[in-house]
Amino acid sequence: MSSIRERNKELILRAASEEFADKGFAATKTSDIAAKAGVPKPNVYYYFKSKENLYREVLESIIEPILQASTPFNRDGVPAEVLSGYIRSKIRISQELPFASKVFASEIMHGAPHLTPEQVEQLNGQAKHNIDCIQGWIDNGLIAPIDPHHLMFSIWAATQTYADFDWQISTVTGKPKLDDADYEAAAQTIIRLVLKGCEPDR
Amino acid sequence: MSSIRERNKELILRAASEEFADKGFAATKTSDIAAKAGVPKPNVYYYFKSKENLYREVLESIIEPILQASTPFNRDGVPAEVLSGYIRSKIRISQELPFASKVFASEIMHGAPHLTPEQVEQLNGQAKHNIDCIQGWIDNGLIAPIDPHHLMFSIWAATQTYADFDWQISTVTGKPKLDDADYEAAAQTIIRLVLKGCEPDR
DNA sequence: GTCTATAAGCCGATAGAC
DNA sequence: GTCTATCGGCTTATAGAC
Repeated sequence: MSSIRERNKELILRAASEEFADKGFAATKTSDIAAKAGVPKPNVYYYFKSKENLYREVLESIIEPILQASTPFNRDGVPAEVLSGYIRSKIRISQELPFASKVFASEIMHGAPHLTPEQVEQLNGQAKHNIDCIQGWIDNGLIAPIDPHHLMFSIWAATQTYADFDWQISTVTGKPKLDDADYEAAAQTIIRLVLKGCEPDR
Repeated sequence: MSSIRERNKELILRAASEEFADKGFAATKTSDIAAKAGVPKPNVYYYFKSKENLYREVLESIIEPILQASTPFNRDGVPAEVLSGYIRSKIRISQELPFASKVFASEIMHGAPHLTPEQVEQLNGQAKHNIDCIQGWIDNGLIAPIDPHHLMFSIWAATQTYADFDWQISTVTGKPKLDDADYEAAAQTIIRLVLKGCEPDR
């Protein structure tokens, strides 16, 4: 019944994520969000109360997928499979949720001023779990004694860069937009670097 | 003689790079820059004419070091040495120029709206040169046939992440600030991933 | 060259008619 | 629930005294 409400909220959220991704929180005007969503500006406030609130909802929409991507991580998994699966999930997020990914990156870059302590704790806990898992593999001699923190940082950076720095990637490759094959090549390259780097030395 | 002028410009520039890195262009107030630099706000305008101008000068200060980092790249170099040297240079930039690095990253993330076409051309030309160089190594069988574009993107992302996402790195490692040994470990981890990844398959 | 005091304009937010 | 019309605050930028 309230399909108009749901539809309008959805339109505004989508427009907001694009605008926030494109310009950043401070530089984004609610009037532009309203224009892009095709609704009058006061409706944005009617549905979301404030610009900051709307921003937080965009942020929230990306946290669940990010946490979800870590599910393959557990000590009993096969390292090569866990790492490959994780890298593919992260690349998929960059491909399928490019705007929210960028908003999240920008938020992190500026010290996460809008994340709740609970969200920070959740993300941080997840990261620590993944790193512990990698350390476990090292202790069991399943992979080379590579620094697990720096390995995680490299994986995050290499996968997120396809959303965060899409302008640079378009400029260098000459392609306005990457296609499925490009994302597949990206995933394979990162997987190769990580798996070869984790192979125990002979 | 004009040492006061030079000194004030330097103080303002340093304060500006920290503020812009911390908050982004739009969210940064010139009054905060002035306060951090210890000068009255009109002096900021006296020396730099406008907020945007000041921002552009911060941006400009990082472009030279970034271009400089690519000098090791040439077809006749030994791949392992060129790549190691490049990764170390990029990590050093993140360590020594963290604020300007972050400002640059933010600028790229939002589509480089403040870079001049000449700057874009310079950076892009440099990138293409590096990628051609890697392709040459592949053609000569010196390294494995890894996708050179994606390899560059991974190297950029993995090295820049130490400046761009320092908050995340501090949060996960539990260290407010990384020390020399941490940056060394980061460089070694990335070098290992890249060199092992580039080794021809047996 | 330096700084106080102020102008000018933009944007988030809302009152109130429909 | 929707939208027009407007307010109020905040920030860039400068006029003008020193």
